[in-house]
Amino acid sequence: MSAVTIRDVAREAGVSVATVSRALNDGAHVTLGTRERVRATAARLGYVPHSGARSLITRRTGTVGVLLPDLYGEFFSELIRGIDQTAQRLGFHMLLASSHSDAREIAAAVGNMRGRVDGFVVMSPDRAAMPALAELARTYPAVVLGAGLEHGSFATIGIGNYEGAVSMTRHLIALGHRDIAFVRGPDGNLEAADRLRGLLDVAGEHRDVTVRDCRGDFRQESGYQATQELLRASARPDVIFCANDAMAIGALGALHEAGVRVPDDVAVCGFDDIPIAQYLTPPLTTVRVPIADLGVSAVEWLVDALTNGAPIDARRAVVPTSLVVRASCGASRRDPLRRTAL
Amino acid sequence: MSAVTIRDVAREAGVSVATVSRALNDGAHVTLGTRERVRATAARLGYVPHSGARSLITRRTGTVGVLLPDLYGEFFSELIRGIDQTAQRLGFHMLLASSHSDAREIAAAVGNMRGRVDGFVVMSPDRAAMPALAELARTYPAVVLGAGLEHGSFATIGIGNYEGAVSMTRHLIALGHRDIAFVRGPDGNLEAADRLRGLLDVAGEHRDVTVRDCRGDFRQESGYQATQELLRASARPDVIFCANDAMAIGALGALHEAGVRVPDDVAVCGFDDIPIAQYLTPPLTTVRVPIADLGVSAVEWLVDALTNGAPIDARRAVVPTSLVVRASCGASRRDPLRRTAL
DNA sequence: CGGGTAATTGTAAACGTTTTCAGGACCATC
DNA sequence: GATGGTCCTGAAAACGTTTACAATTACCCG
Repeated sequence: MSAVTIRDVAREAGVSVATVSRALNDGAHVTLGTRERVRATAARLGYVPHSGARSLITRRTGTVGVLLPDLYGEFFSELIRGIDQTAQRLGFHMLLASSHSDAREIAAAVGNMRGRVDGFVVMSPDRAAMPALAELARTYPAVVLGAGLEHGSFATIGIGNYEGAVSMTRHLIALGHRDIAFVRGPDGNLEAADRLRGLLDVAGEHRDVTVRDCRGDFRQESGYQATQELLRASARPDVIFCANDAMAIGALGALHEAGVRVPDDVAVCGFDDIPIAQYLTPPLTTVRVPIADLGVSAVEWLVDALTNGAPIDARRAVVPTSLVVRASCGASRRDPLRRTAL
Repeated sequence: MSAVTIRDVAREAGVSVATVSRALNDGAHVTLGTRERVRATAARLGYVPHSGARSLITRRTGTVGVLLPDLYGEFFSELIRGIDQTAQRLGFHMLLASSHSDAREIAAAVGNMRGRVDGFVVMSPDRAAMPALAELARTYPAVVLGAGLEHGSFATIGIGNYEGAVSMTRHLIALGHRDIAFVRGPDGNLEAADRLRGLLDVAGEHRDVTVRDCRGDFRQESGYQATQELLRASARPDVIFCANDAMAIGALGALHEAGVRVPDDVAVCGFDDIPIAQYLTPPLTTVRVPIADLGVSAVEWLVDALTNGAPIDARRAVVPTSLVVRASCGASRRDPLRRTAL
């Protein structure tokens, strides 16, 4: 492969390896002439430094490790897009691995990547993974995405799940919906738990509002099945509030299949505002989460800590969410602005 | 960080570094007793080999490089899922980078990854990138996904684009559609070109079938806009055939917004069969592409070449596509099976 | 009981960089 | 013209592994 080493360049350019290294890296303490000459020969020979050898001595890899729970759906492609884009912009590589839900898997993945990365971006919303994350953050700069903020000891960028669910619920109630079916996320998922909590808190303020709680796992299929079960029940809910958009898509599919009109017969809403949400039939009312931005900030923080030695442990942020009203809850028809709940 | 080196383990276990290395790697030429002792101390100290140092001498990195054109939508999350899963299963890491459309960017990305990966999986359906891919394959084991097969000199796994488009078109014509609007993919995209070719070849067999050609770039937004333009035209097409599902979603959105019924007024179909296609309203008739399998096979080939030295240059495969008939073209209503075209 | 063989272990070189340290050239200043 | 300083360059050590080779040990068989 890349058989051409720094030695070859040095010989060819008539200088020492030290000079080549300097000319190629910072360029300091090297005459402009020799620098150009070295760079020219390096380019001509197609020289590329061996990153292993370099990281051996510099103790840096120029790579960020990314650990994700799984890779289904548009949410994660958005997230990865933000991460990848920022990593490239800042001159870092991205080592990606997924399917790490529990603590054991996280630890194993971190072990595998040890020495190959300078730091980590981890999304692991499962409660059980928290100890492993704390352990990880003890030995590596790490940014954790979407973890409950209270589980401190590592840098986190959270999502305004609670607030988003609160405004969505207020919106639903203002529209006149009283019987709310909530399709949950996976057990132990902190994001989903916060969303449910927001819903319950607002619902609790209203005597006539009832909440049904349905199983779900964030995948389309589970939204589809939960909806089918709801349709088999004696009374139809007013609205099906899915803990994420993917399940809302499944719900819409099941309703369409059953000939139930949305939003006339049943309203549907989601959470995340993935890109396709606006193109659905009907366009999905949901809570906007700036997914790609999440990845962007995470990498920016990490690289900042890596290159400037900025302390990272205590950093904390919450990206705000916002209600996006489209047609799937009947909003356009009833004009919620005039009827805002107390 | 990982300050514990092989030397520490050696000292602690009372053996030489060579013995530690042997005990930890193959385990050959080491007494069972010492092997266990070494492994125990290594585990106790939390020793993890420095991958850079190792790859320096073994000339292997245990990592596959993945280059993708961009990361939008569900297609790529499916693809990455297949790649990631297989890489992990075979004990390889995955270095991912995207947004590499033209030849220059491909070359730059390959340069960046040089020395960090053992081989490449590349998806780069742009015609202009072919020379760069050929150059890449000269120096690295590489599997190219979805390239036109005729651009040989590297291993390729293609998609049965032409055949898929042919059966879709036959299906559409059998359903009675005559005025077909095709929403193209990006200029120079070989996949999209093959799909269009399949459509045109079949349409050419029928005197009364006309094809309109609309701009598109594989993104939802472009399907949405192309459809809006079509609706402004004097005559409505019978069917809007989108070169991928993402654009079909955009088309469905535009039609819903305009109050045009699908499939009653206009039929819509796509290509890829991304997971959400079946949940759309109406469920999307499309051509199934085993996206994740594509990634699985690519990594399997690559790792096979890497570990067994299996020659890879000439390997060639085409994953078959298949028509998936759902409701968006009115199939269920008119029963295509009775009216199959000549 | 001695010699040979096989198996286990240790020593040291090598991989390709970066970087410290020292040497040398050149210039300016006195 | 000597001296001091600055700037450029080179020699060599170091990073943490793997592995060829040498050395030691244990064992078996004659």
